[in-house]
Amino acid sequence: MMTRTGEASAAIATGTVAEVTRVAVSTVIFTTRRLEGADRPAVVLPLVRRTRDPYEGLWALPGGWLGLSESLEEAASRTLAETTGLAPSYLEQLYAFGAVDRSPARVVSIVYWALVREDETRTPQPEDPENVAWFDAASLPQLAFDHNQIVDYALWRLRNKVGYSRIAHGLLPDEFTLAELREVYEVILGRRLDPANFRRQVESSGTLIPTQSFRTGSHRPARLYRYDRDVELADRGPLDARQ
Amino acid sequence: MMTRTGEASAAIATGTVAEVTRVAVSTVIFTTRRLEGADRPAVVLPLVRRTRDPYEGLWALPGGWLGLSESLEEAASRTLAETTGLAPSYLEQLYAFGAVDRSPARVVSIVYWALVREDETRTPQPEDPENVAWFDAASLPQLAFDHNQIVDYALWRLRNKVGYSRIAHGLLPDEFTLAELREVYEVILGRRLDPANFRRQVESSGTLIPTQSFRTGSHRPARLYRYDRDVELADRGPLDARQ
DNA sequence: ACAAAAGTGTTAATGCTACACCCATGG
DNA sequence: CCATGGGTGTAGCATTAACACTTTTGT
Repeated sequence: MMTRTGEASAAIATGTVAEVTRVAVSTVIFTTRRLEGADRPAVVLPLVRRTRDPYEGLWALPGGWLGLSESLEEAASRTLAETTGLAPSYLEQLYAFGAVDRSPARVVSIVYWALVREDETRTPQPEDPENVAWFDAASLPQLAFDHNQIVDYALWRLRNKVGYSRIAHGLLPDEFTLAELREVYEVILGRRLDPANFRRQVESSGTLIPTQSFRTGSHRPARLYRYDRDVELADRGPLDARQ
Repeated sequence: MMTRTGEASAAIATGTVAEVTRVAVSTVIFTTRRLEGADRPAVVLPLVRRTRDPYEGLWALPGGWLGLSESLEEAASRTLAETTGLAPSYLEQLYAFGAVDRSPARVVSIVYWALVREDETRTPQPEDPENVAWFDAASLPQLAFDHNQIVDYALWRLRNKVGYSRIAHGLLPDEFTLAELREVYEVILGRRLDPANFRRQVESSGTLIPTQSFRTGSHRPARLYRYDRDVELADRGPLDARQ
């Protein structure tokens, strides 16, 4: 499901296999971007227009069938690369959806969510640019299947995880000011944070490395920081630290 | 995989289908129990002895193939009932495992974890009592497939969730004393908790309803409490509150 | 009376929040 | 020199942890 291949597809069409459960992998891909006319950046995600039967014409999460020789995570990375041309800075399994009536054929969808860096989302072109577009996560149209719910859950997970991990780094370039880091937090959480307290919290976490460079702008220059690359952005699940 | 049906099974044997990815559902089922000779209860889980090819003879998580007309959660409940004869007091999706080399045939396993109440684990008999046994979660033998890792992750999730939800109730009968509730927390977390502070924390959460009954024992009687049934034990994922 | 668990009170330490304040730069 | 964001200091408040203390029962 949730792919350009179509849901009620191959297995039944051939006629050899009466009914099988197929496995699909989809990915909710987040980045931040300054939309035209807005002073603050927004959380945006790419969607793919469906060109086949169920929900034809509606927008859906990028995804595809699980290949026989690729792991779930590899399948997620692959469809992510096909739609954005990028490698994710963070990739984590979200949930497996398997309700019987999700789709005309029986499909179990393993959904991942990912972060890509804003500065990387410009250059590469997707394989099929016509049917790929980026949407503001806060104001999505009606999506195919149960994808609105899935995006809501991914956003909930992102907001949750930003509170107890360094995951916000996945949306920033190598070097950044504390104000830029704080802006990412603010956009994800949907509220303003006290600059003074934010600085202390993030400094005391010990994962920030100050550089000797400064971002010079309209006012007092701000020190640039980078993250300690030896520390993982967040706990990604059972296959991560625990293995 | 992880079932009495065997992993490298049906699809290939028939010869009609060259290669398909099959979907299995397994469940890590926790309860507490006072093992003989121990003063404090332990976290235990049921395992099923494999009677077929991959890992024959080893213990594995109860599970089975996903039926065409059942949801993932229904499949988990079904295999749970087949091995324990019980309905779970709590059931949540844990993770989807899909590495290519997990099993000889290509299998994606959706794993759930569940809590059942201690007082309910005595009466019913499993369908195949010979090949079902309960093990102390703290000292498991080598299990089939990657099931040791999976149990470790489920234990991590249980410990984590006990800190911010009322999930411990899933291991207790309707009425219980604060000492009994605290003992559940202590066994899961593996450390002693201050009775005075525990009482205040749990009382201030507002989910405990004091009854007029008292548990009379060797010393001062302790008031019995029950949980507010209108409040969910914990957030179970995207299909729960969010839908 | 005494042991032991039930239950209450108190205090120190910690962390978070709000906000006053100084610093450095471009215009 | 002033507006603005960078950066520091500090006091109030809530939460937590440690532990002394009182209450109530069975023996």
